[in-house]
Amino acid sequence: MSAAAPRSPRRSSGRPRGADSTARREEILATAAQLFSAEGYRGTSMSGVARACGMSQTGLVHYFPTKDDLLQAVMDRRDEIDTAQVRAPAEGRPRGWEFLESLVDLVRHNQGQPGIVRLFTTMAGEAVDPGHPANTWLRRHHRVTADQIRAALAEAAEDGRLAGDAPVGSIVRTVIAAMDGLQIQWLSDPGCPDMAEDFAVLVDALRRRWGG
Amino acid sequence: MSAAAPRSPRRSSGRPRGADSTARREEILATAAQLFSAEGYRGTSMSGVARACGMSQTGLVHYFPTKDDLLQAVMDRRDEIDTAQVRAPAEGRPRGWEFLESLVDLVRHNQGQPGIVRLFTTMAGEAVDPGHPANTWLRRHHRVTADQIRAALAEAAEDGRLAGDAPVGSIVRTVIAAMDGLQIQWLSDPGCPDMAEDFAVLVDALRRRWGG
DNA sequence: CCTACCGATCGGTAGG
DNA sequence: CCTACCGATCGGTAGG
Repeated sequence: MSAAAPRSPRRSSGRPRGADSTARREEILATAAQLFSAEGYRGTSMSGVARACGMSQTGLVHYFPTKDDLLQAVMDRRDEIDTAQVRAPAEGRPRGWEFLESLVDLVRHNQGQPGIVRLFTTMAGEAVDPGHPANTWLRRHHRVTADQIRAALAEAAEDGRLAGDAPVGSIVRTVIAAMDGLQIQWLSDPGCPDMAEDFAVLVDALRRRWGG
Repeated sequence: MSAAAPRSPRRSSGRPRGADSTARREEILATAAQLFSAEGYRGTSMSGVARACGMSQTGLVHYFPTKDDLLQAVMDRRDEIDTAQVRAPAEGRPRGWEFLESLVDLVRHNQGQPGIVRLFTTMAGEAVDPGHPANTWLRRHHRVTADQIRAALAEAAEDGRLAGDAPVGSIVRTVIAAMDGLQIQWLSDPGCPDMAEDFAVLVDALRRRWGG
């Protein structure tokens, strides 16, 4: 309507610069991960993410059409990094109980990544609701972790290193629960000591009780 | 200040009915607990709580001047009920490892109270942030629970039922972590089995490892 | 029909 | 406890 509308299409009228879209996506994912971890999904706004990236809200929507799309991309990226961390250290991952003990290293590694830990804990708290957009992610994350631990215990059994009456399901769920729960205490209390040491105590107790 | 201030306290001029204020408070606390557990603190609005109680938002503000006040009252009430549950079953609470085993009953009891479990888990997820209004509650809740478990382990030590080199702090934190973490899995996955059984497996393993 | 955004604004709701 | 509002911001979409 205004006569001041830009009429020189060959100048820097429309978009500012032809920034690389892959780099932009990465920047958005990193920024969104930080905001989701600090404020939760519900507490984070698309315009807030856009502002933190130095772009407009509509520019953000170009990359991620909905808030849900952005969330899925952020959590998928988190799991990619995480999976790489669990599998990579040794080329073939540790066998049997040694895999459980290698999770102690993962917990120790996580202590250097408070942002990642915070993202997981904050999202898990919201996503327990079956209607939450991250519920599917949360359950898949737990299922994948459970499958890995279960496979390791099956190897232990093959090697004669697991009691025949060991409650495998309970062991799996308790190990995952301890990792999740220790993160809550560690994040909420700045004076909370080493998570890895606590977790090692659990693995040791379980192995002594049901290991061969 | 205003000249329109209600001057006829005997008529039904201002407020609709002289509802009992204590009953109203209880109703608000129960309703708010439900909404906080479903939507989180950030996802719950004062006007939403008011609507669910069939009152106006300003009416609600009369009872709880700020959203923070409402939150504190809800969480304090939750802990009151919870503490009564832990202490009451036996008149004097179980001694030593038996207290740890009595926590299995608490976990079993919680399975009949999904609303309470959900409130705790949702709030814990948000409140890991030191700037969150429920952070103080979360840390106090964990500290009180930790003190109880530590006291029980001290009794076990007195009775010669605890190894001298037992890592008491790690045991305490791991037990709490397992309770918190099992709730996440149990809430998020409708097909998840008995939390109490899983938790009992942990207590058994810890007792066999460090019990006398 | 594409990428990479812009300034402006929609109807509705937040805590107070 | 009510009506009547505030400054701001929500997720999402319009045309260009």
